[in-house]
Amino acid sequence: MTIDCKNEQYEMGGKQFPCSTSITMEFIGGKYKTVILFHLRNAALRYNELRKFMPVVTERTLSLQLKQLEQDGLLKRTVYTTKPPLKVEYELTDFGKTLLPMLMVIAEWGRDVAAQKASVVKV
Amino acid sequence: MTIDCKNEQYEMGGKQFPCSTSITMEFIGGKYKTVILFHLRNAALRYNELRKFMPVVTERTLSLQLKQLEQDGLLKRTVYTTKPPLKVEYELTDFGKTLLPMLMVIAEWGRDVAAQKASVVKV
DNA sequence: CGGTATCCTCGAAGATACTG
DNA sequence: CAGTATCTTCGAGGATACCG
Repeated sequence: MTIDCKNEQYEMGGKQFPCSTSITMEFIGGKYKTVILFHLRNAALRYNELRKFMPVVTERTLSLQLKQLEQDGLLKRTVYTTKPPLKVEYELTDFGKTLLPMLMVIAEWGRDVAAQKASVVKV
Repeated sequence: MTIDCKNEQYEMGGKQFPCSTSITMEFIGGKYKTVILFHLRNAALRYNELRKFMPVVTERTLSLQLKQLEQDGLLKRTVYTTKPPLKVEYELTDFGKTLLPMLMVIAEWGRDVAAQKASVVKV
């Protein structure tokens, strides 16, 4: 049961992490979180604009993932009108922007793999 | 239902991906996959050596994640003895090694965040 | 427009025990 | 030593409908 631990263990918010990489994954590990963050890389976007970028994701799921990203301090939600039609924009916070170099590397690796193993369906 | 798609959509293995980042996450998105890959960054390791690095993970889960990583071509499993005690080593394949630069960035971001938000439990 | 509410499915991960 | 077998739990994500 008790096993020697040869390296760091972290604790954050009551959870245990066996490696600093798992800390990172706690933030970006949601199925579509990297997609959202990546599309916000150089512009604020509205809810429906994000939807158009990821049509396979349901409204509910997108909504939940946005909420988590907001709670984690990675993005900021701003409401621009108080009466319908609402305009809500999402954008990266300064903390969220620290993810950008990593997101670029993640996107590039995926592109390379896609070039060999996947097919581009729409452009 | 049909929404215009403003960017690439990928298909791989019968699944749809809305972004190249989600292709990457398909490979490394498992809860402990990055941890395994990171610890294999410069050395082959045996099953129990990997366990010691990640004591919070159950045997079953470790076993499953290793199997998936092997199926995805990211790591290679080698059995060195045919009779007990068995010696089995896991190491990165050439394809798996293409992940290393990204893993380093992921680990570094996690370390930076941990320095601010987490506490190191054991060393 | 930008979401919630409700209900449901399904797979990831855990607990525990056992094996070649 | 390096797993597998079973059973269970838990939560992410999906489907659909509705709301301010």
